[in-house]
Amino acid sequence: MTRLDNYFLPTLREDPADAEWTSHKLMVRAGLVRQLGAGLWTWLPAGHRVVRRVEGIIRKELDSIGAQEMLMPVLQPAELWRRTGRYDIDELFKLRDRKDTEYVLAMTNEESVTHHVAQDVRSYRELPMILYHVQTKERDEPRPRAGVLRAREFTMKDAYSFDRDADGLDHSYALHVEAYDRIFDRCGLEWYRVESDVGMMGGSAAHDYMAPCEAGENEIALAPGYAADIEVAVADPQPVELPPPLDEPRKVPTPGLTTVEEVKGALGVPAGALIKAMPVIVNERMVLVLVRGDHRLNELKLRKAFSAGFRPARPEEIASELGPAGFIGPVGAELPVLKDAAIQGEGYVCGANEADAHLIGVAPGRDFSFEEVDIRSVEAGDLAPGGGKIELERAIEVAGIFKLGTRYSEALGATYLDEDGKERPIVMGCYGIGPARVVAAAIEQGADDKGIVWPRSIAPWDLHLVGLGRPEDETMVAAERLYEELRDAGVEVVYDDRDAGPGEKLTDAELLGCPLRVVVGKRTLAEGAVEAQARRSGETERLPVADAAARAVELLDGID
RNA sequence: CGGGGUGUGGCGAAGUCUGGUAUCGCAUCCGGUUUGGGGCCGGAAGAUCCCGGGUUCAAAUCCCGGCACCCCGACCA
Repeated sequence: MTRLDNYFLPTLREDPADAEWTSHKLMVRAGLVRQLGAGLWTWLPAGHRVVRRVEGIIRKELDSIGAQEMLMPVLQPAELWRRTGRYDIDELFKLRDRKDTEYVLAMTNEESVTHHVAQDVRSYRELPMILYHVQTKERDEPRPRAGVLRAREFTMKDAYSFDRDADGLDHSYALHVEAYDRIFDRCGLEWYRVESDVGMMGGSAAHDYMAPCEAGENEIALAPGYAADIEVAVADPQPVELPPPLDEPRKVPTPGLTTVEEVKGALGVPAGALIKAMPVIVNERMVLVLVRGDHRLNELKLRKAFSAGFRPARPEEIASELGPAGFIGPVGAELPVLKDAAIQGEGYVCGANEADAHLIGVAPGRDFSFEEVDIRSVEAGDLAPGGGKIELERAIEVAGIFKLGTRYSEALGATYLDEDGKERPIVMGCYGIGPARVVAAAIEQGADDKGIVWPRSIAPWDLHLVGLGRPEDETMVAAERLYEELRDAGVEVVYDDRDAGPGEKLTDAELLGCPLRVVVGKRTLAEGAVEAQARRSGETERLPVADAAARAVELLDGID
């Protein structure tokens, strides 16, 4: 229950100068957050209410699958992280105490939770178990961005499952899928559960929950019955009309034409008839990587194909091994060649490994040998597994779930004794949600030109009561009475009792975005009514003063 | 880490190129007026012009060094 007269809700008339994205601008303007430093954000009272509501939904759903809430420290002994091999991660904050003992600030909590389980869980009788906490995370991000979307300090709900075997893990994982589906439905988000990279977690499966919106950092590939992060998405490429094949490659002059666009225009062929050849350095050796001219190299897939990191070759390295950059091709190259699987058939155009020339009529296999792998990113219009057409969308990653396996339990000695008295490693899963990202995503997805439009489930208040007039006016007296009645009816209400003009109060109510606004003004009060307006639909209705509270409750029941 | 940009009362900006009294709008405080869309009149307070050094009679402005923040990329458990 809140009166705005003395509430710390500093709203701004103008966008902050350093904000680019809707959610960032609106969260600052509506007085939900303030910045303390790069990637460091303070939640002001109204914003904190929203976060707590999101966390409340998360807690309820996790508790319903039998997860147990606990709380682990942010400050942790470095030793624990050395044992799992994660001490050297760049994003990990490292520090020392006055006795010069090394510590880290937790970026997640696999180490600490597994340590406790290793200490205190002995028997198969104690499994399975799901533990979680809602705790601050610290990450030395190279580039925080977009308000709270990528911060260096943020709150995360992280859960960990402990099972006897892979089947048990599958079950725990499925429980989390169900709980997460419900959580994001209840939070009012548009969302997708997509296949994602298992990453350095080294597990066997992973999904991300993605909330589509322009501000998102991820790209997802969607088709009927298919959803995947573009980093791991697979699809059949769109066919390309290749020029007629030749008996052998023929050299053609292409003076100064180094890009796909330029070459395709000069030769009158589709971009897909070109072969892009990218020399990269893997384990000190140069490898020539080929993708179709209309495709993009997928760096994650390539890294997996190599089972190693790689870097683009420098122009001087390319020149000494092959020829001038911009005219590189696989024909005659004495290098290992890795060809993307989308390059099929013959009649391709590629660089001739000499300045100002390309080859036409190139046939892979006949003109060069290669190894074939899927190393491209899918494109809009490709055919997904199942036959649907791929669409690409940007999205905010609001949550991720991973099957971890035994990596952490083995490193930290988390084992149990089975029925036969045999010691086995506990099989783990981990499950994270970023409540701040849920808040930002809800704003990105719901906002209009007047401000925030909250899903009812996470709005800071259900109802924004505005009293128009001077403190002693009859409108304010009536508003005050209605405020009491609404409180008695159990409505979460914020009451604007400030001595301010009508424009300011009404605009602030729209900016803050509570589901229902009720205005008590002279105009309608003269007719014994107050005005209720739904924030999202804009629908307005006059409610008789006598039972305005009850009617407002009914209206709220009709709003998601 | 590479590239680009910005630092001037609480917020948003002008002034910087071409050195010469710190400027505007909003917000704040006081008095009055006004109350269904950030209204009006009068008065007031509030600035080490990001920091340090240099040039100069004189620096927000020019030079050198640093820091912070934003954006793009790299990176991202």
